[in-house]
Amino acid sequence: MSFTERVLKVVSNIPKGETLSYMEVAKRAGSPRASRAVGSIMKSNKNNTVPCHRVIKTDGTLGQYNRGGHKSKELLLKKEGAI
DNA sequence: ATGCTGACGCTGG
DNA sequence: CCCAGCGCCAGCA
Repeated sequence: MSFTERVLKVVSNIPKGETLSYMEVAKRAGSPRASRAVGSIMKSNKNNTVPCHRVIKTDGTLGQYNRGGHKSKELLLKKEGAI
């Protein structure tokens, strides 16, 4: 099980309406300092089964998304009640 | 193996 | 409020 796989699992385990920061995800994946790596994995995000929009920054801001469009992310989180 | 890049995190100007 | 610098980790050429 690679770090990437663990991260994917963790993100998939995020309940609807909840959000985890990149740092938290990295922590759960086993590398509390790998927040950047987590972001890289998200951008890769080959699996559409991973709700990467539930992963936000530690300060509560949404952070980035695909093509810099954090708009969809915000909308999704709003609908789910995370905002 | 080496170097660069990036959906991050924190501090400082 | 915005930008820059440093640290940190994984992926890719």
